[in-house]
Amino acid sequence: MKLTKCLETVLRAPKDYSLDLTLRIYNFHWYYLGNGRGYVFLELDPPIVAFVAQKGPATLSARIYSVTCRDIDANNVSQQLSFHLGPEEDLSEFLDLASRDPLLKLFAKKFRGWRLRTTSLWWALVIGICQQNTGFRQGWRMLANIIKLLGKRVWVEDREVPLPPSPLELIEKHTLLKPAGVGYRWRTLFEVATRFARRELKPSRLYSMDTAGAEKVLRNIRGVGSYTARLALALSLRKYELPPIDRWAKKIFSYAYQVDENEAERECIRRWGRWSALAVIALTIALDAEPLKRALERVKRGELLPNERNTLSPYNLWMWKF
DNA sequence: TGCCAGGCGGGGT
DNA sequence: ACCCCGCATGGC
Repeated sequence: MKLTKCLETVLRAPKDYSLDLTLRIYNFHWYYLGNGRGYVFLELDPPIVAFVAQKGPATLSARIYSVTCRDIDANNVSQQLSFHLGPEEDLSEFLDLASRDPLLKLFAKKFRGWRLRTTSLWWALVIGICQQNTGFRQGWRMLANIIKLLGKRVWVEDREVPLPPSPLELIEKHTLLKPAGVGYRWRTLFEVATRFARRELKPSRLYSMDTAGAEKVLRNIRGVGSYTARLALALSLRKYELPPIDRWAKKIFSYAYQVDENEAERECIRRWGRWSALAVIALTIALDAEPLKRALERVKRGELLPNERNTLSPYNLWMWKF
């Protein structure tokens, strides 16, 4: 499917904002092109895709592509793109806390320009489900497989960009979930897709709720627990008040903050407040999402910045050919 | 080969 | 409010 250019727009950003870091972290090579350039999808069905590039220290340029330009609302699309890229999010309080934190003090310095790149609630839930009871490598392989096996490819200028399946597409092609290696998670993915297809899950409605209320709504879905719900709320709506604590984060917080494991979540919230989930995500970046034992050893050695070597990690996932 | 992992739900106590 | 188990898959 070939997309046509509908719109060019410019986004303002703080002068230390880094589109390069924002696009690079936790991304596949077909979306991050290097040198502060890349693609962001705004809609899946029908597809709307943005090509973005850093123009100057405070300026991002964007081109919006779609099948037909008739339904494109310039204001709407610009706002949506800006929300995804986060230039309007003021992280000074988070960075201030991070600079005095035993785990994230180095991260705070090096990743000052980074913003969490959000995605749709739908895709954020898929990402969360694919992290359940598995390691970083296997989880992201599942996501790559889902995109390649169940999604579709669109042409943007001279490049073919693979897109994740929409909920309807996932339902249509659900027999390919097993070949994608998601195991028993296929049932949860199917269930989530069904809720979206029936329009029972409205991102705008969740956005207007507080984090605990939104978490409760998502947990009504069988297979979506506290971790997945909170991660999805952070990755799609920038709701950070409640941290997605898994065994990994629990152990690392409990070690670094010197608290009992069942106090780890409370301590995280006590220290990070409304930035709790962002802190957890930043921690996975800082420690390269290494398996628990090795992550703990890195904390002990004070190796609190991502590895520049080509290991599979949030920082250089984009270099990986799955 | 046979564990076991960035979760979850269902079953027990 | 706990504890414990099974679950698909792939890595070691």
